[in-house]
Amino acid sequence: MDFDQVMRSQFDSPSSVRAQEVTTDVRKGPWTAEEDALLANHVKIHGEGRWNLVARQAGLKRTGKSCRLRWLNYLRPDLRRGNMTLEEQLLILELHCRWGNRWSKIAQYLPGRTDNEIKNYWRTRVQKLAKHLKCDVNSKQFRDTMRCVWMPRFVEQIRASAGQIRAPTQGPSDRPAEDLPQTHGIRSGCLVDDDPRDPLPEPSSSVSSNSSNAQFSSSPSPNQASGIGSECFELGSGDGPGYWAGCSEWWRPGVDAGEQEDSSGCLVGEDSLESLWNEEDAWFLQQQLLE
DNA sequence: AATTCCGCCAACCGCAGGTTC
DNA sequence: TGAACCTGCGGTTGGCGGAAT
Repeated sequence: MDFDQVMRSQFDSPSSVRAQEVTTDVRKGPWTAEEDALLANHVKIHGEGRWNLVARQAGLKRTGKSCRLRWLNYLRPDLRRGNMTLEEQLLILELHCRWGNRWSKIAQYLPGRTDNEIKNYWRTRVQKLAKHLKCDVNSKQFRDTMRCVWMPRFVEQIRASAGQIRAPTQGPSDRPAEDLPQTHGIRSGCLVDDDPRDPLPEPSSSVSSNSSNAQFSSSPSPNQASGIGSECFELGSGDGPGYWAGCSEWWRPGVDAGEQEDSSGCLVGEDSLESLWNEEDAWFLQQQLLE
């Protein structure tokens, strides 16, 4: 029985609605333009969902899973293409601190970006840096470096690129939450969780709860009281040690990361995580390890 | 110019949880 | 109620292209 016969027999029978995926003659590997057109056209007419049915009805010799993945990661019209912006990179760092490897959750806060894309970004860029620093990407030291060194630099670069450079004379702990960059999912320093069934969890357990660098202070918002899940994280304000506590001494607000070439030879000034790396990070990590 | 190395990314795989019959 | 099926998620891998030798 060839593929089409299998399809027809499954489609025509009453039990076909839940027919198993056909394992014979299933195409794998890169998608062709014809396949893309078939899938896109079918979804355009019939909408998303029921991917096994989509695969059959569209005449694709692909599994439903493969169709879904292709649509979500490549064909969806609202996808964003190109390099991650500074805001997006900052947001990924922030959200990963909170949720760990929950890529789909993180992707919800980056419209147009897929979980796969974010996952790849993390693995290729962030884990590379962790390797460079000779530490585990999930270690407290690495997370603290992210929070206290790279993320402030991101904020600074975002400000600089927005033409809002103002020579800081104080540590970031003095900065109001309102001064944060406006990124997707962040409103006035608040990370809004629109899903009431899945409130923002506590930061990953790999970051010790008694860390002096405890990063996010969460407080219920009015929305939460009304049943709409929402939490705020505040940088350098609110109760407790605050986000930047213990970090300011490592912070070099006068260093303009947008202009220089660092001592490690990395060109600085590109919109990337790598551009924020310098020897200070290694020093910071060393201090963390000595604690 | 040829070969090797390496980074990036698209796509696959296995699993878990949800849904339907 | 349990089996079959579907969907979504996170981890992994293979291929491609550019850089390095």
